[in-house]
Amino acid sequence: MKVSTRVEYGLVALTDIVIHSDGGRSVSAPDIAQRQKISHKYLEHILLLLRQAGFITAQKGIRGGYVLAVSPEDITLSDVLNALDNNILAGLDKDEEQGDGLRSVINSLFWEKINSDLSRYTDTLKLSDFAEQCRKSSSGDWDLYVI
Amino acid sequence: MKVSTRVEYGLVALTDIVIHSDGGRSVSAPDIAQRQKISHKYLEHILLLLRQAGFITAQKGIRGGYVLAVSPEDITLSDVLNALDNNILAGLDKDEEQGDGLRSVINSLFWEKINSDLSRYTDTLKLSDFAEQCRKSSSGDWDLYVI
DNA sequence: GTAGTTACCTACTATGTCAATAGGCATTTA
DNA sequence: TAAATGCCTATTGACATAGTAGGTAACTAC
Repeated sequence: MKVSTRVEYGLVALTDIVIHSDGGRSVSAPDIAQRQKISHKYLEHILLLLRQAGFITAQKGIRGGYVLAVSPEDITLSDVLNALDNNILAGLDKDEEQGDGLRSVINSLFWEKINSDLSRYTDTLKLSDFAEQCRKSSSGDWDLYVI
Repeated sequence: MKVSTRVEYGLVALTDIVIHSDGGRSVSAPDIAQRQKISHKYLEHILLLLRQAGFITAQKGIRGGYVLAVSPEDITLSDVLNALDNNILAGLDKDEEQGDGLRSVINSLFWEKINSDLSRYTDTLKLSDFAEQCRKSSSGDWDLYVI
């Protein structure tokens, strides 16, 4: 019941790419790592997963880096969680032969509302929301980077 | 982002105690373990935590077992989660010196609604709700045990 | 064409938690 | 007194997380 740094870093990396890829420029992993104070090598793993999930495309070479493959409005928090988190929403899987049924009843009641609430939230929140929020929170600071 | 069996078993055990302690009789760990198909030894650990949290009191000896220490209406799901889960609602702890602030902004946005929604739910749901739901779901079956 | 930069991939490790298992001690009651 | 039960500590295997390390492939500026 906690969010891994993998998810956090992935979200941060995607948002960083959105914010700093003005004009279609690709954003390099070293740059992201330095800006966000994330281990470069670890970040590479996460970017690999994000690329395999189809969120970003990569370009090798001296001016290479990452660019969004789809619009920020089309990437939901659910998408990112599914791509980076192994056991997200791991509700009850097999409710066969569980004593007198107490366990399955409790699991149902427990997950019933949490699942629907959480899903509605993560399905609604988009990468564009994160980017917008970040722009608002620190107005103008990123103009230094976006030349 | 999943619920451990510790929490699940703990919730099941508490509910089992509520349902089977009719007339103030104590419910033994072996009985719970057998009914709910939980490892007896593992269940002991969980019952220990529940006792230390003040939810139940124990009685040793040949007719010993566990009894609720407080009313089922006074034990919320949040209470149980806090007692049995190590990292429940492990939001952002230290947001000092996080690059250009992107991480803290994203963390805030991420947890903002999840925390409030989840807390409202887990604070509201009570042990009595679980017990009632279990009684409803299997009407009369437990009369076999509650003599 | 070459050098430097970057992404790509695989392997490895350290740490921590989970989910049990095991065994012995303490206590209470039939 | 014996059986049943709770109490407590230690140990273990499996697994995920959070990295670290090193080499290979591709691209581009010069």
